[in-house]
Amino acid sequence: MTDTSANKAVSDLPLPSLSRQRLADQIADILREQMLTGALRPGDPIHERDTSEAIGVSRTPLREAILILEAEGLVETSPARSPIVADPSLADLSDLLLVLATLEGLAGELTCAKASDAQIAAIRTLYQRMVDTNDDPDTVAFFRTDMAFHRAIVEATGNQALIKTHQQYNARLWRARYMSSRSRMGRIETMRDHADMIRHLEARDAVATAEVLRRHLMQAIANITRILETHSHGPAS
Amino acid sequence: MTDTSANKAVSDLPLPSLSRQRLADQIADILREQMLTGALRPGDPIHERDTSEAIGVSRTPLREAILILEAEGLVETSPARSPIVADPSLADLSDLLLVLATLEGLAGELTCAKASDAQIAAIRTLYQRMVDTNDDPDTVAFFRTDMAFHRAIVEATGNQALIKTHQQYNARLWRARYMSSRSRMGRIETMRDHADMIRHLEARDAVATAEVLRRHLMQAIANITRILETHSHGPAS
DNA sequence: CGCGTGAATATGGTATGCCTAATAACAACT
DNA sequence: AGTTGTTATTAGGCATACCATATTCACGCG
Repeated sequence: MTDTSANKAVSDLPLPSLSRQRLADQIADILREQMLTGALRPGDPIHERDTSEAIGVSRTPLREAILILEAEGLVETSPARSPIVADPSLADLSDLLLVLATLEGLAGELTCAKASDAQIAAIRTLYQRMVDTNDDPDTVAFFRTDMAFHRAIVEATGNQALIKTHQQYNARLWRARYMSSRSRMGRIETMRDHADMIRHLEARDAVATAEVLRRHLMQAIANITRILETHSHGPAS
Repeated sequence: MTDTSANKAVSDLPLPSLSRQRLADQIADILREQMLTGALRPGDPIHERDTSEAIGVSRTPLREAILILEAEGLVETSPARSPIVADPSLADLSDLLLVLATLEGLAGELTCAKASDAQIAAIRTLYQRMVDTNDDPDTVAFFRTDMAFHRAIVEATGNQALIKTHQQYNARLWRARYMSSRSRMGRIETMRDHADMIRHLEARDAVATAEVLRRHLMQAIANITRILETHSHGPAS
C-alpha cells in the first residue's frame, strides 16, 4: 500500500516554527499528547510498525521520535523489546518531584528578582483564570491552567536552561500531578498555595515565594504517595 | 548450527547495562568523548555522511546519536544544516551554571541527610586524590578528579533523577568548567571550597554544605565570565 | 561592474528492505 | 503427561536508496 497521500497530508500541516518541521518532532508531539489524554498509558508498548502505520509515517521518523522521548524519560527501551511508555515507581516520582520542587523554588527566587511587572501581571492573569475555572467540573482544563501558572513563573525567569529542564520534568510528572490534582484535597490546597505564590511574587519576596513553591511540590509528593498506596496495585483497565 | 561457543562468548561479556548495546548509544559516547578531548570543538559541524563513514557505521545510527546529543543539549540542529557542536553563549553558560549550582546544593543537603558514612568516606577519598594530584601538571587528570568529586556527592543522594540531570548539565558545562579550572585562581579556590565541602559533609551540616556548593558554582560563573571577556571574540580557527 | 536569477550540487529528511534475535508454539522423546 | 528441543513468526536494529530543499556558483542582463 503505497499510501503517499497520508505522507502529503502530514507535510501539508502548517509549519509553525523553523526547526519544528521534522517529522520526528511532530511524531514526538503526537505521542506526548496521547500520553496526556490517556490514549497511551504507562506500560503500553509502542510497536514500531503498528504505530508508524497508524500515524501515517514510516518507521524511521517514528524511531527517532522514540529516541527523543526516551531522552526525556517518557519512554523506556529494552534491547530487543518494543519501547514502552514510562511507568515511574513511587520512588521515581518522589525523586522527580523533589528536584522539580527545587527547580521551581529557584524559579520563584529569580522571578522575584528579575521579572518585569508585566510578567508578574501575566502570572496573576493565569491565577485569576484558575479562580474562575475553580468550579468547572472539567478537571483537565483546570489542571492545564494550573500547569500554565507554574510554567509562567519559570518562564518569567528568562533562564532558558531552567525553562527547558522544568518543562521536561513537568512532562514526566504530568500524569502523577494530574492525579494529585484530582484528589479531593487537591484543589483547596492548590488554590491556597497559588494565592500565596502570587501574593509573594507581587511583594517580590524571593524567600517566601521559593518556600511556598517548594512546599507546594512537597505536598504533591505526599498526595501522590497516598493515592498510589490507596490504589495499591490494581488500575482497572 | 548449535554454536555454543558464540553463545558462551556473549554470555561472558560483562553486562554493564541492559540497553547499552545500541549503536546509536555507542556513537553518542564516541562523539561525547571527542568533544571532551577537543577533537570536536564548539561550532564544528557534524556531517552525516562524512562522520558515519569515518566511524564505520551507516547514517541511520549516527542520526540517532545526533538526536540523543541534541536532547542533551550538546549539539544543535537547524532545518537544512549539518548539526553543529553546541557553542553556548556566556548567557547560556551562566544560566546552566545557576541551575547546576541549585542542583548541587540540593545534592549537598540530601547527602548530608541520607548518605551512609561509607559514601561520605568515598567522597573523602576523592578529595584526598585531588590533594595528591594538586601539583600534577596534568590539568585534565586533576579536573577529572574534580568532576568525580562533585559527581560522587550527587550520586550519594541516590536520587536517580537528580543524578541523571546533573550528569547532563555537567556534560554541557564540561568545557567551560575545564577552562575555569585552568585559570590561575582556579585551583586554589577549588581546593579551599572542596576542603570546606568535605568538612561540612562529615559534620552532616546540610545548610553549610549546600551553601558552599552553591558558592563554588557561582564562583565558576564569575571565572568563566572573566575568561570569556578576556579572550573576547577571537577563537583562532 | 554589480546584481539577480537559474541550475547544479550537496545535505538532511524519509521510506523501505534485509538481518538478527527473541518468543511462542508444536512436536518428539522420555 | 510433562519437558525439552526445534522451528517459525514477529519485531526491532541497521543499511541503503530515494526525495525534497537549501545553498552556492555561474552566467547573463541591466
